Amino acid sequence: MQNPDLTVDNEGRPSGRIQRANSLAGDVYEAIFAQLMSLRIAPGSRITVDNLVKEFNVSHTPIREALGRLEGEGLVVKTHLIGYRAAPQITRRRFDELYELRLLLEPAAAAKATATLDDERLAILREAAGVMARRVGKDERLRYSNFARQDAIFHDKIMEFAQNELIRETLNHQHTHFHIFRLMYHSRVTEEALDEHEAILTAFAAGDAGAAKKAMRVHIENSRDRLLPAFE
Amino acid sequence: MQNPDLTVDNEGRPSGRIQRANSLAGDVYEAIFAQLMSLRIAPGSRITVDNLVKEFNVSHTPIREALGRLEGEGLVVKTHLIGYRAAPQITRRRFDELYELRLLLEPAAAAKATATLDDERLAILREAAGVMARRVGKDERLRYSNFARQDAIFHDKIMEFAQNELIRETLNHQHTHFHIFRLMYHSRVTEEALDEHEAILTAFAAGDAGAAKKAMRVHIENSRDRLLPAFE
DNA sequence: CTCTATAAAATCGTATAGGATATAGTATTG
DNA sequence: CAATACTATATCCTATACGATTTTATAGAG
Repeated sequence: MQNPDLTVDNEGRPSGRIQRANSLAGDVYEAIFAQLMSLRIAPGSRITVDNLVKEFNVSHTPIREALGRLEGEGLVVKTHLIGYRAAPQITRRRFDELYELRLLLEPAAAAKATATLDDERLAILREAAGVMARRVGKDERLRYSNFARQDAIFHDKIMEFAQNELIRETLNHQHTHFHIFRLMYHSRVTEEALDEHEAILTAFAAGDAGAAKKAMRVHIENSRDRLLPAFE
Repeated sequence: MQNPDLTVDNEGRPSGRIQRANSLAGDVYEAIFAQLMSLRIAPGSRITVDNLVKEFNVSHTPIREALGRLEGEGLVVKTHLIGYRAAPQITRRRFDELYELRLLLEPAAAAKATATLDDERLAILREAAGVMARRVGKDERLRYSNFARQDAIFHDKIMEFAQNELIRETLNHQHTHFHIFRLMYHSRVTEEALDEHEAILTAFAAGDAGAAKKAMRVHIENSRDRLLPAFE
């Protein structure tokens, strides 16, 4: 029987073994989640328990538990006696629905966040927006990856300052699906977003909630329009 | 030994094909979900796998998978080497956040739904609102139960007509937690809500999106204020 | 009596084997 | 060539043993 506590690696698999600091089921969940987010498991593709057993070198039990959790989060779907599949790619319809949701929540959050901003928080937002401006690396793929992550942080920080964890969690949850979509279509997050972020920051700095709300709305609408060609 | 509840046979064929409608894990999920929603499992209470094994007469595997799924949906929480617990009762903070979310989404949905209403749909909404008016039964508890369920249907129907499944799913998901809260505090849904529903219907019938939006906002605000005393 | 330390019990996590069932592909037969 | 039967594969479910950790109980020291 394989004991994960032992650090001896008999096969030397590159996919890596899993440390057992937390529960194994939790670690397996993280590992599958990461593979979904990095497209190592493509949307719609099958996910067999046995493959994961071999890859992670753990038993069925924690894998099933982890897959159940991912099912509950909507990231995988299960068909009885067929097995698990990664959730299908986002549809155009779903895309529109997501942006409708964002437009309802994020501008309002920007307005609400305005009142809570002090110098420290403003600096945090500037930092998040500023990091994006630094064009790190020449690799297009990598640059997008950094940019997208930072964009997500920028938006999430605003949600944090808006002081509604429920809405924040809701958007973060949706973002996982959205992230996969962006990766699939190699959709660049163009540098136009930088100016829009700047406009939001300006409104924040001025303490103008109405302007922040409007700037956020414009930003999200533009973001939607930038990504829309991916559906053609 | 086997769970006898599952074998629903379809007209004795000689071959005797017994098909299982859905997976055991799925059935276990439904069963636990129902117990959570009916408060047979109280918020915050422990959920031991072994107890479920005895109660449902199934093995660990499907139970763990079902619990994982419930964890993914946020209905149970897991602590490593401690076990599963039902999600804790909603806090005052969370309650406020939920109503903030509803106020952002549902009035807008009411406005959007207005444009899609025809006679048939209007009749459906009237029916949903009308059923509540019929004071079915004398049992206070039962009456509340029927009322609450119908109220949920009324709101959900409006979301359906607003044609944004993502937002609809989001609110439905939150509603599960909310439902538990209402049951916990025995908070009556008073008949005041009936007038407010009537106002929404009137706006719908008039095709007045603005009025529908406003009526929905007022209704949700009042709903919040009616439930607020539960936190004292 | 209180506090601490050790031991026992309960609970959870993991691993493994194996039986039952459904799907898919292949082979056989009419 | 078409229809049926069979095999292989994959999945689901069950059962059980054992390890790991927390909780509880008990005993002893201050």
